[in-house]
Amino acid sequence: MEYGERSSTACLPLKEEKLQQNPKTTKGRQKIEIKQISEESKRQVTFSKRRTGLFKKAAELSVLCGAQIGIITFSRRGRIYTFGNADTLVENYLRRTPVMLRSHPGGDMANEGEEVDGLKWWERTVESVPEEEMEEYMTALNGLRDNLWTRICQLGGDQTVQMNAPVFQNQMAEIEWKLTDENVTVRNDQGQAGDDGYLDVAAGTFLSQIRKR
Amino acid sequence: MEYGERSSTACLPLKEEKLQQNPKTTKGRQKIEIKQISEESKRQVTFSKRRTGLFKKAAELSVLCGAQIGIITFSRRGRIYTFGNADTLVENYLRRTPVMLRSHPGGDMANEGEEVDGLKWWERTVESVPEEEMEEYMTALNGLRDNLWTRICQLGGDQTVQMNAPVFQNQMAEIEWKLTDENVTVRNDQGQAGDDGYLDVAAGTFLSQIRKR
DNA sequence: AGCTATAAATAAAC
DNA sequence: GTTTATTTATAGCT
Repeated sequence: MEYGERSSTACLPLKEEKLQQNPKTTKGRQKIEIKQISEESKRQVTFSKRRTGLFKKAAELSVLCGAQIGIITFSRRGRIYTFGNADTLVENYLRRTPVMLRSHPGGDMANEGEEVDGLKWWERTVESVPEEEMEEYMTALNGLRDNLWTRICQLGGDQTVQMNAPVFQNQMAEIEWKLTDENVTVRNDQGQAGDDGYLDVAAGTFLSQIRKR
Repeated sequence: MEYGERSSTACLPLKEEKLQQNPKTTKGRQKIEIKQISEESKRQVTFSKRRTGLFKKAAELSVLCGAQIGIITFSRRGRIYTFGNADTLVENYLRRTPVMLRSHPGGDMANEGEEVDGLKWWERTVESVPEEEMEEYMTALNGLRDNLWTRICQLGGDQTVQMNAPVFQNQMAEIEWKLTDENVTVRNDQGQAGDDGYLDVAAGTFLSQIRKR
């Protein structure tokens, strides 16, 4: 407990009437069942508190064990809070997420892509890519995604707000934590449809949402 | 405390000699400073325990607040443990990670890419891509990354091992948790170089590691 | 991988 | 946002 060390109140009988009236001012932490909190305001409070706690635990784990950690949370409102090193997320994304957006139906493609062997470049199977060219292929992917990112920002006017710095910022820097000032971020997503369907924010549909703005 | 409700030991004088000999069998949880744990074995134990705790907290937060959460941890050994919904990671990756691998130096490119206006396709600025073509562009990115993923698996023989199921698997499913059986995974990375430089596993170099195998 | 005593997180109330 | 009482996480041992 870094802040406000539990002060001994034994010798400070201030607010005596309160203590007399109600010896226990609160019932203290109550045990709760782990199931969806139905009440909106209560749920928001819990989300805020526990997200803070989760990020703090992550920061501690990172510092204690020299591990890189990335966390993303989507609130039901579609707001995104992230913690940690983007590289971690990227690495995992590339290695562990084979399908990102839904595959194109195959029909209504525009006439953009130049074709090689009757296939557009993105349709070429990896077997056709020699191992020696993989790194270039990666670079290409990077460049394309980079351009996309810039374009997305242009179209969507992405609003990113820095949250309070991570709890152990100094120590995290010591273990070569990257993006120090961006370790904890929140993005306000105002393009949300009327319903609270946070699932619509998932990868498959975010582009169309941006384009609606 | 789900397991082993703190049993009242007052009326069960078993192990009496132990209690007489040492009323307190352990010193209980000790306060530790949040800094890198130098001792290897101790650090591993802490990583395991706290990672478990972190994932449990994440599962609780997810269930309580209906939030989607993704966590990735890289141990110093380069082992990756993930928790949660891959979509969450992907979405964030696309929106919030402008630079993935380092930009190519611009010199030693192979003669692969077809050029348009003197630029290879991945060098074209997004301004040249009409908004109407963005979705196709996205599809292209997807296809390329998908091919890369397949190729990476071919080259690296990716070994993925399921860890124990998430703590609140049932409830998480109720809030449309995806990839139910993959919510918690660990990937063994055996291609690690001699030193314990976990940072080498970061995005910028993972491809070369794979190619070494 | 278990156990215990203590530190830390947090549900309610303010 | 703060405080309090209680639950929960976990450091040190085995």
